[in-house]
Amino acid sequence: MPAKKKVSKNDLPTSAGDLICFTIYSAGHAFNRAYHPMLKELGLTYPQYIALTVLWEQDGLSVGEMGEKLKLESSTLTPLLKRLEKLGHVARKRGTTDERQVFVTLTKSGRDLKKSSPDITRCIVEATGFDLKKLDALVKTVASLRDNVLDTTEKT
Amino acid sequence: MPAKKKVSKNDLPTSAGDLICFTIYSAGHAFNRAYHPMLKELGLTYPQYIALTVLWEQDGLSVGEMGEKLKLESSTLTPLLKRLEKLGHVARKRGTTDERQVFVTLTKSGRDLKKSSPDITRCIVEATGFDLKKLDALVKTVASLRDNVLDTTEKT
DNA sequence: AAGCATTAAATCGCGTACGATATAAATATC
DNA sequence: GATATTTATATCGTACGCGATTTAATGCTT
Repeated sequence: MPAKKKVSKNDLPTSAGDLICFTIYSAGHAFNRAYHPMLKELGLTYPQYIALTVLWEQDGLSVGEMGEKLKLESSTLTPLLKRLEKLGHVARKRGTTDERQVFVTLTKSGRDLKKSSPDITRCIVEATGFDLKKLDALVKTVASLRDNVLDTTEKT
Repeated sequence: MPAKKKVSKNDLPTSAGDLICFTIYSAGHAFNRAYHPMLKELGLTYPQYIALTVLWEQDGLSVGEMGEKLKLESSTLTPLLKRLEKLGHVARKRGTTDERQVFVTLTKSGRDLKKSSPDITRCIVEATGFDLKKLDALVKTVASLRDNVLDTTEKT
């Protein structure tokens, strides 16, 4: 028998394709590209759209609360929200009791964009080729993976 | 019984947390952050490291071939490779038979970096909290999801 | 061989994404 | 109640990542 290397499930992955980090990384880009043409019509970028989905679910969050949900830093979120404000989709208002906080609320224009989301989601779900049940399970798995990784990365 | 909305597995997800795109998106950032401190010691960024893993597997690829493996455009890859060249980890050489192509080869310094990768991979695998078997299955699932999405996005 | 389309990288402009730092407000400590 | 510490955003510098465009080389057609 030739000296072909046997790769068992117990070996650490070495090639890029076998690394979970790379797979997630490239899958992220794939979704970005899939959303792009649809979001272009709305004049939105992919991260802007994701930020809006959070506000559609719960309006009036502070920048920090949004960052927690989106797992983004204020250095990313502040400029993004300023662009959404310039586009007229959100308003940014300093808190009154605590003037350090900035609260983000949807404008009518921002709320109206929500109407497009079911079509977009449907289109993406279809592109995945997975059924809703399988997607739902995958979301739970990847979310737990992500949260585990975030926990060990925590800056306490 | 109150009019609480029932959500079945057949409903389209609406909240950010339930969208596969967002989950993948945030998981990508989580990995980026987890790798950051280790890669910092090597003077590498996360995308640079991923590009190197491809070259460790197969050296001497063209920019286009690397882009295909990494699912990145030349507009992303060219500047990244120039930085890796400036760091002394790769060399970029125009092809002789076809002068449009640029081939990327590892230098000794670039090859040496590979020695650090098992430790890094081990550390990341541990951070996921998943065993290798589960990770392997997840990689396959996410890769197929990604490829499905890329197929429908293809620019033919 | 000349002209035209195709291809591979590179360049450009814009928008993330981060860590490090700054600013300013709130809170804790003395 | 003045000072120190912490906290919430914002700013800055660097590096992606993409689509659109450019440049230069190759291939195709006649």
